[in-house]
Amino acid sequence: MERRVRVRFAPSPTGPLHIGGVRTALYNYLFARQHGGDMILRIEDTDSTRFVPGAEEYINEALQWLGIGIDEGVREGGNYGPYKQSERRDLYRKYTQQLIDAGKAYYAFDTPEELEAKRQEIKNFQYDARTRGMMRNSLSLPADEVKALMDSGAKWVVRFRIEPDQDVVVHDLLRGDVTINSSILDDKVLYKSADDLPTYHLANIVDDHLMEVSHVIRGEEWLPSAPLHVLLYQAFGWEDTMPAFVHLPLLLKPDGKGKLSKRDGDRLGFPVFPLDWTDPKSGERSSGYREAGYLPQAVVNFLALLGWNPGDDREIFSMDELIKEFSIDHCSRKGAKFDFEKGKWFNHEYLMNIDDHELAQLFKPVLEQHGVNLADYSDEYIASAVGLVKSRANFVSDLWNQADFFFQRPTSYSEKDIRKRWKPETPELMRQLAGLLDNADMDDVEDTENLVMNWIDSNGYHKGNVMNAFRLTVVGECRGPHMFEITRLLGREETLARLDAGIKNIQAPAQDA
RNA sequence: GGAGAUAUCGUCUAGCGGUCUAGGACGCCGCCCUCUCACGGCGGAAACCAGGGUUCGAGUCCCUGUUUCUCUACCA
Repeated sequence: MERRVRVRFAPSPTGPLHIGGVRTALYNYLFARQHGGDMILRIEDTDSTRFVPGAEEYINEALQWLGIGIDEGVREGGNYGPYKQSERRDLYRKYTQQLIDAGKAYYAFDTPEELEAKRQEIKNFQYDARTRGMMRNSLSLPADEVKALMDSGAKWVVRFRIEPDQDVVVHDLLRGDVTINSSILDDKVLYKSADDLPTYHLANIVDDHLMEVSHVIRGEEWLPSAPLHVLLYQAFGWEDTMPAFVHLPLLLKPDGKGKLSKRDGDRLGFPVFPLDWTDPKSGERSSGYREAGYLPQAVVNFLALLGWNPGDDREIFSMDELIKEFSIDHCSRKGAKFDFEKGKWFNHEYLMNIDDHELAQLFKPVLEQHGVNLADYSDEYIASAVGLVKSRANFVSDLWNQADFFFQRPTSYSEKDIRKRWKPETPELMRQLAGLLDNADMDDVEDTENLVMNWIDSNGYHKGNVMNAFRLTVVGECRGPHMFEITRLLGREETLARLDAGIKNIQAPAQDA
C-alpha cells in the first residue's frame, strides 16, 4: 500500500519568514496538494534564546496571504499535535532516554569554556570517537563520578554516540544517493541543558517520525547533517518509515557571493520578506512584498519558477496549475540568484490581467494616501481609470503615477513637453478645440475622435501638435492612455475646465535665440 | 583547513548521445503600431568552466582540475 504523502514546513520563530523559506513552504505545499496529502506547519522553537515575539503570527499571516494552505498546525489542530516543539518536551526526554539506555547516546559535562579551550588547543577539534575519551562524559568517567556529577546538579548535555568509519547513504530525490563517512561527523548534542530542550536534530527526527512525515523537503543547508539524521533514524530503529529527502538549492544574492540576505534587499531596494516586519527589540523595519504592492499570485508564480520549471516554455502559472505541474524532477540543483527584475515582470503580468474592479479595490488605499476622497468617485470610475493605465504599471502603488490625473487636475505642466508642443498659436487652437468639444458626445470615444480628427484634417493642422497640446492641458504632460478614453472618463465639463486652465496657465517658452 | 553539493546567454532556465548552425523568458538594443507613455508584433547582441577520455558521434556519459554554494555551535 502506498504511504500517504505528508510533508511539513518547520520554521523557527526567530524573526520574519525569509523569502527562501517561503519558497520551501510553497514547494512542500505544491507537493502535498498534488499527491492529495497533508501539509503540516510545525513551529521549531527549541532555541529559547532566539525566540522572537510575533514571529509565529507573522509566519501564519504570510502563508495565508500567499495562499499556502496548512492542514495541520498550531492554529489548525490535527491528530499529531502538539505542533509546537516547546510543548513536546516530554516526548523528547523520553526518546533521548531511550537512546541513552541503548548506549547510543551519552551524557557530557564539558562546559562551553572547556570546549572552546579544546578548540584552541587542537586544530580542527571535533567531539567524536577519537576525542571523547579525553573529554568529561559518561563514557570516559567512572560510573560513580558520573553519578556524583549528576546528583550535584552539574550541567550536562546528551550527545549522540557516532560509530566511526561507517558509510552513510542519504537518498535524495533530487541529488541521488549522497554518501558520506561517519568519521567526519561529530557527536552532536541532542539535548541541551541551557533550556532543557532538544536540539534541532533530535526534535526533528522524533517529530517527523511521530507525525508520519513521508517527505522532508527542505533547504540545501541541511544536506551536510542529513547523514546524522539517517543515523538517528537507524538508532531508533525507524529506518523502515524514514522519509524521503529533497534538499532544495538556496536562493542567492543577485550580485556578488553568498546566499540572499536581508542586507541585499536593503542595499538593492527590494523586499526579502513576504510582509512588512518591525523587529520588536531593535525596532528595525523590513519591507515586505505585500506592502510593496505585489500580488500574492505573482509572488507565488515568481518563487515557483526560481528553482523549478515545467520542462517547456510556459511561465505563467496559477496555484492550481502549479499543483498540477510541479515535480521534483524538474527542480534545479543549482542555487538561483534572486532576479528582482523578473519578479517585477511577473507582477506586471498579473497586474495587467487582474479584473479592473478587483484592482480598484487594491488601489483605493493608495488613493487615500494621496489625499483623494473616495466618496467623490464611484467604484465604476476608479475601475475604469485603473483599467486604462494598468498596462503601464508594475505595482499597485505605481498606479497612482499613471492615473493621478483622473483624480486631480494638473498642478503643474511639464516644461519639457511645453517646449516641444506649446507653440505661440497653440492657445488659439485649444480655444477652437474647446468650442468643438462643447457640442461633442464625449461618452462615445469613437465619435469624439472622429469629430476632432475631421476638424484637424479639414484645417490642415498637425495632429501630433494638437493632440499633445490637448494632452498637456488635461494630464499635465505627454503621457497616459488614449486621449479620448481619458476625456470620456473625465467628462465634458471637466475636460473643458482643464482646457481652459491650460490656455490660461501654460506659458509658451520665451523665444530665445 | 575538512566534508558535501554544484557547473548552458548578464539573470532564471530548456536540453536527459545524433532532431543543437543550443530553444524560451527577464533585462538590454533596434524596427513596427501610434496623439504621449505603455501594451502588442517583429528583429538583434548574448552561453555549453577547462583539459583528458568513452563513442562512428558529447552540451548531454566517465575522470581530473577549477568554479560557486552550503555545512563544519549546548542555532535552526
